[in-house]
Amino acid sequence: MKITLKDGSVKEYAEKKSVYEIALDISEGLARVACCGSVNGKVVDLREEIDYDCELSILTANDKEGLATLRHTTSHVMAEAVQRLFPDAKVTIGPSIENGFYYDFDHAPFSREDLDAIEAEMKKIIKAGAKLEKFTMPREEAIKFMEEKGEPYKVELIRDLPEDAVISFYSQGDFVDLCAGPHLMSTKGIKAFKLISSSGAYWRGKSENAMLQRIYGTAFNKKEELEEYLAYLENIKTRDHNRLGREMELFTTVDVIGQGLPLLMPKGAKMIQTMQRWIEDEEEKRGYVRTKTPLMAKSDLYRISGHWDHYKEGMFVLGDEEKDKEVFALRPMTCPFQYYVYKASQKSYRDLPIRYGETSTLFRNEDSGEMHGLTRVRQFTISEGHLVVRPDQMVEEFKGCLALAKYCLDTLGVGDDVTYRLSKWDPNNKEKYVGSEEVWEETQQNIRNVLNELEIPFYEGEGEAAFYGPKVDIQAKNVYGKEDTMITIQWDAVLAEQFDMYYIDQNGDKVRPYIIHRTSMGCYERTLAWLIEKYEGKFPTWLCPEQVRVLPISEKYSDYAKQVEAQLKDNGILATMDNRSEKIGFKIREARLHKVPYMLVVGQKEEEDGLVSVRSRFAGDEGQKTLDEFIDQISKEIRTKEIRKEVENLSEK
RNA sequence: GCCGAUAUGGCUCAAUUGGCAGAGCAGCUGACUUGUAAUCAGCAGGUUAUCGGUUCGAGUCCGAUUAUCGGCUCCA
Repeated sequence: MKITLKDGSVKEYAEKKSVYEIALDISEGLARVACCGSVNGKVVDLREEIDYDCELSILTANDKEGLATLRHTTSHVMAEAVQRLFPDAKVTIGPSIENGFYYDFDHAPFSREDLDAIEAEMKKIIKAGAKLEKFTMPREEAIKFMEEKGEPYKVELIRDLPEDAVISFYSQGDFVDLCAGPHLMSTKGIKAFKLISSSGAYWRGKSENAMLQRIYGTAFNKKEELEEYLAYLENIKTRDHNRLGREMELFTTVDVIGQGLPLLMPKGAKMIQTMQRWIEDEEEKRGYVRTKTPLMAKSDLYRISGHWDHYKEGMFVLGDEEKDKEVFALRPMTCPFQYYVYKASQKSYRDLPIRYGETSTLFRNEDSGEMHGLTRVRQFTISEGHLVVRPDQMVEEFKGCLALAKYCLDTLGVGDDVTYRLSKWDPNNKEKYVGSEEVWEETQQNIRNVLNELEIPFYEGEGEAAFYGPKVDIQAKNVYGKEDTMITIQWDAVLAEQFDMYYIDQNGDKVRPYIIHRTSMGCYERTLAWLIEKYEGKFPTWLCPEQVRVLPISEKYSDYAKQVEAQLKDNGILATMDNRSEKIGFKIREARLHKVPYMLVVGQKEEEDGLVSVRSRFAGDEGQKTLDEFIDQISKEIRTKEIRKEVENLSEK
């Protein structure tokens, strides 16, 4: 057989060989660092035997798949260490994940001290360097084997495999684990690892199942890479919006107010106002009309929309259904309110499309453990909108919504940081959704076509749809790699029917319109959180709650400084003045720590000549200018929402 | 909702075994009148998250509640 290697060279063998043997044959050094192989593009275990012509790559920890293998083996070593130290711990599953691996155990919670002890035990196992060996047995035998070992979770996993499956195991010394592989040849291959944390996790991810204990860890090819990653984990904490946003006095929380109810402080509120004014104006330019509808409604409304049946748990219900004649609920969305604005008068086909926009405050009764900073809250405000359109306008309008979303993201400077998801229904879970299979499949295909036509790369997420229709969700990751929806554009083919909405066509017939639910920039609180992390608090000037700080050299010049401040404010620039009797160096330091983009130092020279001395975070701004020159420059920057490149490191010297 | 950790002045953190609640920064007052990252002095600030218990005595031990954090689940 002929084995074609990555570099194009060909090796011929008379009898079958394992991937590892071939690696040895090519180079002993390569075999030492091999983690797994890739045969005709498919990842295989090193022990896999090859007896046919194929293309082969030997993968090391420098390859994505090789690193995953290394981490998976590390998770096995961890499982062995845990069972050595805690013999009553039951093993379950332990895969590699994006930045490491985890393993779930049925055991009492582990403390940090436990993790340290487990780490020490793992080092012993790695030092002993047991070989990992693979063996297989038929399903029934495997079940008996795991029953005898007292591992009920493994038995359950095997029972889920087909009757005729051959079950594979890996052993390292005395430790045996059910596993499909691949794995390293020896535990000695693990050079650098660290256990990160432990927490609870449900068996098989279902909240009705038992709570297991998950230990997260990570492993790298080299010690330096591990240290770099651990340093990175420390570093990103400093841009975590939940910490930085509080430190910068953008928001705070108060225990007697309640979970998921952050208070936006003056600076945070100013930033949100800036975004809101911008979005509202932009939407009007794009043909939106504004509504302002109630924050609550009788349950009758939600019965029609379907929320009472599909989303009642998520709403704040005011009143007692048993006792009260009428029960109200705070709105979790604005859709039906705007539908009644539409229905208030009869519409012609000529009136469509109608684009309604509302800056709407919504209330969602999230479970108590879900709240997080500004990204997951119980009350929030979104740039919500609903488009009522004729079927023939649907594709164009959907594209318009995508264009608006893209404009918003690009203006905020985050257009390259998002991924697009086509959120589909789950055909195996039909009771969660309204509407027929045909309608779902058709609308999903329509959205797919639009995305393809616009050449927007996207992935598909099953079971991520709204109960009334599929959608495009624009996703962003926070500093910890957790994903959130920033913008959503939904294709609703159901609710027009529920609310009996129609327009009159050319022939005088009543026709159902289509509806698009969409956000343009999304949720203001969540977007603010995202911007804090993206810019590490050093926002583009147009978004800054304080754009210019005037710094008089001494109180002698405070009159002139006041004039400068007043003139800036007259021109719509967010300016303040630091009139304390401190040295200029001290004032500059404070302004820098507050991440103010521009500082205007004024003293005798400036007052005599009517100038300001500019200092900023950006390049090429230093030096004296007339105040008018400075106002022109910053006004332009704010008007065009320019994102200037930072030049100075703001971290404390 | 579930598992775990945490809660001391506005912020960051001390307080030995259960034995007088303390520091730095921020704030305020005064002096200094300053030229590009920290002037000096003084003052004030606390029912140790809340409620209850054990004890001669609780920031410290126990219980409940609330909030925050790390996960799980959920997320129209």
